[in-house]
Amino acid sequence: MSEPFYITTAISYPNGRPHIGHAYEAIAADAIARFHRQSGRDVKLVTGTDEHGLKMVQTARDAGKTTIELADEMSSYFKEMCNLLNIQQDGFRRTSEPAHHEASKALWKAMEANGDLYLDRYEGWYSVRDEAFYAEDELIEGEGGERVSPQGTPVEWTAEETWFFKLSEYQDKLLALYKERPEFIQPESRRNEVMRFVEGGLKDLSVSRTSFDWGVQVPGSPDHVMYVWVDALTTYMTGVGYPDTSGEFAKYWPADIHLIGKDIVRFHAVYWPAFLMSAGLPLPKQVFGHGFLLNRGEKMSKSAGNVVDPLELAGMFGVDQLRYVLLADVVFGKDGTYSAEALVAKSNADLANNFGNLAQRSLSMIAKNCDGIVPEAGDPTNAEKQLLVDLETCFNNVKQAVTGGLLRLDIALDCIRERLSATNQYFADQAPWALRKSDPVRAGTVLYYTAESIRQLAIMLRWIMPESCDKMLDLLAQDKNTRDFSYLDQAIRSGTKLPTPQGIFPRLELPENEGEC
RNA sequence: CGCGGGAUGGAGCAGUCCGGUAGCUCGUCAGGCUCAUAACCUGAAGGUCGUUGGUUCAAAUCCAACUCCCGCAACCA
Repeated sequence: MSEPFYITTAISYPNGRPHIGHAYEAIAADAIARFHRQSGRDVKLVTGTDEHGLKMVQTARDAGKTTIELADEMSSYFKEMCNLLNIQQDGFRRTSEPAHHEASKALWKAMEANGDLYLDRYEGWYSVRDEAFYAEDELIEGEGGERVSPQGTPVEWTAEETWFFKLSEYQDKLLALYKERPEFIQPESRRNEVMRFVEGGLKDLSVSRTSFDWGVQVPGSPDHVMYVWVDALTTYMTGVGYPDTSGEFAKYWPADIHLIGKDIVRFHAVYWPAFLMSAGLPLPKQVFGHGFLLNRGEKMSKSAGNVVDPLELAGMFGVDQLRYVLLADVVFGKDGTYSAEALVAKSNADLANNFGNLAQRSLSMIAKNCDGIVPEAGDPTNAEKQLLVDLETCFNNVKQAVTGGLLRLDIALDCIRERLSATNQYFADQAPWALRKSDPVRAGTVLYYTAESIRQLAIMLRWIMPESCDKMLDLLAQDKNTRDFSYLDQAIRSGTKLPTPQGIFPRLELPENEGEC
């Protein structure tokens, strides 16, 4: 049985349609998952929607819908996004499902059994709209001189009965965890932030609410629902069958990677491991907080009106193009910028000109001059030997970049792009169109090695651009089940009959009315 | 003294942890090729690596101070 690999995306809060940030995370997670599948591992990718909490209730009310109607609708958009972006998920979990409620209750009971939950009163300035308590010194003076929250929303002194989790008791254990397992939180900058936060002291965490009932009911306290993060995080285990700890859970848990945005690192790197320690469950191997995508350097927001619909971009420029550019053009882990212009420029340069054109120019020579049959590989010169050695080195670098703990997908893609360039260079240096007349055998050799390089590069890029690379491999008449990394060294066969070559990466153009925003 | 990120040729970015000839993509200019998706190949121009000071034989990289920009409040990965 092959080695399991379990990766999750964050569970999206669906009180709006998915935006480019959701798409970015899903694409990255999917690419990583596909990389491991191509490496022969038994991969599971879980994503989903986190549907509880007061905001969902309010949004639904404002829209004149029931909460579950809104959740159904919004959740479907996220699911649709996954389908359209070719996210090969093995579980789309919704926190409103009964199975998830069971999982959350099981985790709760385990924490309770460990003595980490207690009922107390919580008093403070509470903003209903923010769903949060504020300290005295956080409040500011409103227009009429009254106290308001830092966001300007009204607050009132509230005393609420609430369950607490003894987070304060986990400070030392968490710090020990970060120290012993530096890879637990990555990248480095996020790790430093979390460590500093925890070193500053941890207060017990309020983990239930009585002000609304849209959530998972607290076992034994019917008028309490769980704090959304308690149940949201549990989704990662719901996805592999918890509370049943045999079967899938035994196989896939603990998760290899929780891929999340940098804004929710605290919940994943502090609360989540504390909950799991309390429940006596194994901790995930890594929490990776990626950066944000900025729209032309500006943070995007619904209020600023610069939110981009990922599906619109994908529709305009192509799913694989979008996947490639987002992962190639942003240093993984850091914030990055994107724009339609950058997408078009990068896609044209790397995909249409470099990769697509390489295939087109070489395969069309095979079609025209060799009756579409892969020619004999004559004796390789140093140029061909170097080509193969460099491809091997390239794949090793790709593997290192993706699996080395830092998830530097951008570096991986840079290595591959360099090889594409080098292959174009090789092709131009050898000039098979000239050899065709002077030394046809040698011309065949050049075409053979070019085709072989394209084959390997298509395999190396398939986890990023599954559809396009499969088309490319179809053009090389490669069997569907010979497209994993283990086939990199199974060279293409001379004598293979190839179909008529077709362009795979068209040159993109910016729509004309795209100028102003 | 709230926390954090950033400042590198025209644009966008690597490189900074582990000091040692400043790198990539795009753009520009000049050539080449004609197999190819007006693509591909070669060469060139263009940078006091935010400022000042320090450590060092040597600093984009380490240390100190400073300036400017952006997040940390909201919908939100």
